[in-house]
Amino acid sequence: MSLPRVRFAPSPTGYLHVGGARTALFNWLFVKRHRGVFVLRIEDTDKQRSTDAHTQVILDGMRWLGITWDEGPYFQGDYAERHKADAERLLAAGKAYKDFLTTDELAEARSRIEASGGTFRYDRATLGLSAEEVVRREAAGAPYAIRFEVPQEEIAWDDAVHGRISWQGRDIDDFIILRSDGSAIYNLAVVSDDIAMRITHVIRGDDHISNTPKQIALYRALGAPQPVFAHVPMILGTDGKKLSKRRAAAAVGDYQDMGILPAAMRNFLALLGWSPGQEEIVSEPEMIARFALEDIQKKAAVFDTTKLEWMNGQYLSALPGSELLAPVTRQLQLLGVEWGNRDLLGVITAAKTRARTITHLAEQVAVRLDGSRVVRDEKGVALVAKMGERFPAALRLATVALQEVEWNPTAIEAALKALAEREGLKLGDVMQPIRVALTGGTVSEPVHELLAVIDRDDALRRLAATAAT
RNA sequence: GGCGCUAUCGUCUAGAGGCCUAGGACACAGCCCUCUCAAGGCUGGAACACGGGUUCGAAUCCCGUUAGCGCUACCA
Repeated sequence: MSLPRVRFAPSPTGYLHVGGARTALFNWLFVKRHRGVFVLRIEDTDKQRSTDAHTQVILDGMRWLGITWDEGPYFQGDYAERHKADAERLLAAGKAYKDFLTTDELAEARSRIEASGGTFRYDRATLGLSAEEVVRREAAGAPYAIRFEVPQEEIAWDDAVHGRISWQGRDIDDFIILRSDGSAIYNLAVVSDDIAMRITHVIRGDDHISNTPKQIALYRALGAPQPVFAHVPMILGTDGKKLSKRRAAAAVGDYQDMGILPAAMRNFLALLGWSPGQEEIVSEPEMIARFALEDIQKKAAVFDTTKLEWMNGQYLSALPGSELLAPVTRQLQLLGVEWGNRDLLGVITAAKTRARTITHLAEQVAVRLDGSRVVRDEKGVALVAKMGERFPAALRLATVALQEVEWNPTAIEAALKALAEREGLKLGDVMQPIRVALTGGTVSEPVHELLAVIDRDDALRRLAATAAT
């Protein structure tokens, strides 16, 4: 195989859909595996919906995921002349014809046939105008669309993920390739561009399977070699319906906002519809080394956010705190937290194994930096209620006991254990009040580490203040 | 309606005729560890849509049924 050229061709509709992102990822993995070329083409033919801002969102999403492209972005709208020329070439070759029926006439014929219980098919013989009528309208300068004459033959291909798929030409209506305003219809534009850009492998969503025979017919009529097609399954929401922005987080940006790491998102997406074997956490080089179109699942997959978060937690705790510095900082700024010259890195490192998302981690960090942000959760409130007077008492004792202690985890732990023994308290009755006072909840790193990560003065002041209320 | 695609635990999947009393992961339950939680370890429940073939033997091959999805636009 000569070097493959693939393309990812999103429409700029305002966001990068996770399904699109995964299609892009599969294209990317394939190209990296075979050292090919990734072409990015923005399909902005729908002028009403396309804007530069929309395009930007898609590019940002791809960059965030680390999906890089080698050529482009090209804009389909820039190739209108070529599309038109291709349509006219087909017309001249007798492989397409002029259709003078107006959209109204077409709609009327359609509703008439469907009203009588029939199935509307475009049929040149019955819908086409008489020869005289065509001549008359053409002479009058009436507008016309160009319709492709679908050959009455078998159209089949060996799909890289599905195997052989076969259609009969007679099941496909002659479809319009050029509108009466001279602009190309999707199927022509795509084929024209893919030929011009010498695309060898078309890897796209399987909602395009039914477009494929039309496109193959166009490749044949245009005398161009046919690329390899690989149709990857869709991504569904938990409700089993196509993942949509209305019902769930369907945009890559949504997950970025939730505090998902790009590497985790990439890993999760790759494993939706593809599997390298038994492992769940797969590094990028490993993915590239093992990726094959033939291993892609045929069945649609449900996007399970819970598993994504688990995976993100794995990446989070495996990542050195230093690499979390930038994203956490960004979240803290969003939360309006100040940390002055405090050891942010230390706090992040202490809190990261218990967090599943950056957002969650940042909240944990915020509480350790700023006592005023402590809000008691349900379990915290319950514990305070249950302990009654013993709660502030424990805090008072701890405040005193920690006064002269060297501020490191080992010394703090020793001091608290000694305190518990001296007072005849269970260790938990000393530790839990401190945890609740400092974080508001009953979940955190070991208490001595928690204390050490907070400044001595700050920690003692917060304990005393909580004891006093 | 027509045409096409799909069908393994709740979810993501392994499985390319015997290695399957169907394996792993998430989630769930229990236990261990522990001041708590997370992580980790161990244990448990949980699936080959249904019906026919083919074969000595089928989750794997063929046919049908059912269900879901896609397309059927001068949308992309």
